[in-house]
Amino acid sequence: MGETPPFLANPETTRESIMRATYLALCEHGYAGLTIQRIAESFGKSKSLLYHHYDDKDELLLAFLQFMLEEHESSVPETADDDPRERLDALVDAMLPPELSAEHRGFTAAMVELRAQAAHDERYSEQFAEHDRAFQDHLVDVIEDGIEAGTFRDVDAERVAEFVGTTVAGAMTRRVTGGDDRAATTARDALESYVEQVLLADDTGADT
Amino acid sequence: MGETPPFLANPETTRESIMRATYLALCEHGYAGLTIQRIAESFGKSKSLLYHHYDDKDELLLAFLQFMLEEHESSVPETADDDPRERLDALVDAMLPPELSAEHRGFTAAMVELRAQAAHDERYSEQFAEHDRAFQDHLVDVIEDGIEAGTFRDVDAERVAEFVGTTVAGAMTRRVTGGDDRAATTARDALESYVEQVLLADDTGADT
DNA sequence: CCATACTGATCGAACGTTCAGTCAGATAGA
DNA sequence: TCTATCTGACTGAACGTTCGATCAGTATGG
Repeated sequence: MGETPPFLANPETTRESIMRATYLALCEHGYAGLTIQRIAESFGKSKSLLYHHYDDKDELLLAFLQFMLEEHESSVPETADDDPRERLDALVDAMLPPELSAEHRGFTAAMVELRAQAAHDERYSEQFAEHDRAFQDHLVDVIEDGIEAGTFRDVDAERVAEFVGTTVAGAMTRRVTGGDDRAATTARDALESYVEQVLLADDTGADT
Repeated sequence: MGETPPFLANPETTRESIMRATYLALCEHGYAGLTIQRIAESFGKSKSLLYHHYDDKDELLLAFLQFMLEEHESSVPETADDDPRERLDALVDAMLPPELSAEHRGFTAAMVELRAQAAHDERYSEQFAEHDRAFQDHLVDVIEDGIEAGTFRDVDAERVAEFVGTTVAGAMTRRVTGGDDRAATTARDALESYVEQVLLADDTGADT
């Protein structure tokens, strides 16, 4: 649980250090146990300093959520000239890596916990709505490109993208809140067969 | 946010009243704002009384989670002699009702928030693993019945069930943590088309 | 010398929890 | 039937702790 995602491995500014400390504290203690004191301990500085950089805990946590979503968004691959099906797989992999390292488990758990706050905090839900929208736009792009290229059938790209996004969200949640990690691998396999049978244009190779 | 699901509308025992109060407090204040004081206020009795019935907050909340999952599980329809496809739809509807009433929104939000706790509390994740397993068993039953009846193709029922369950989980999460309710309706539509194109045996009527 | 980074002491509020004690009703011995 | 005993539901005041937040003041680099 001590590993750090690459995007905050080498913080350069003080604020980035605080974001990193917040992340570590969140992974270790969970959202319910996320206190200023514990963030300060991960930070290695006094908690007063946190108030020097942020007005209050609320602002810090909101900034942290925004930081996490932006960094995650920027980790989405931007391959424009590949096979549409491979590009689709790459997008799914970005959210749902096939093997769940301790590092990525911590990240996903943090995201799931933050997302749950959106149920009662409109500012959180706005952030996640925006994030979901951005990811879905990427999916739509890939699917529409695939349709134009003739690789995919002429489906409603918007609807398919929302479906894929929803399944990915479910797999992210389940893989850190259920007993084991089956959900994610099954979701990836199932999405693949879904793509094969619903999305792919011709030469159906359904073997299962 | 003041509505109550039918299964705890008329509490008969004191403990049921406490479960109801806990539910109402959770809906109103969220998990982060769920205090003994607020449960007592919804309860209409003193908070000391809560400690008369439960050792501590932890035990109360764990009992509440178990209560919620059991009641939810018992709300799953048990129709044995219908069309497999309709039975499948009924199962999905039980978790993901087509129109999200204020009552059901509160319930779903509560479930999503509780589930997020499982990321850092093994006791929670065990409960949810059990709950997911039970729901998935229902799905497997229906799918296997459908295969035997010749309505469905000879798919891997276990895998399809896990896929459907994961998508449902994602839709539940998204519909209360994103801006709008599109996720749920899209998921239902997409599951339907998935069933049509992947599960259904013959006479494919793909029109979209 | 001035701004920025930073600290330790400290505060009031809110939290979970405890406890002594009240009250209504059931039980039962004389 | 009167009275003593017991029980379980219930309360209000209080405890110790922890939280977020404040502030006066120190160090430090330009």
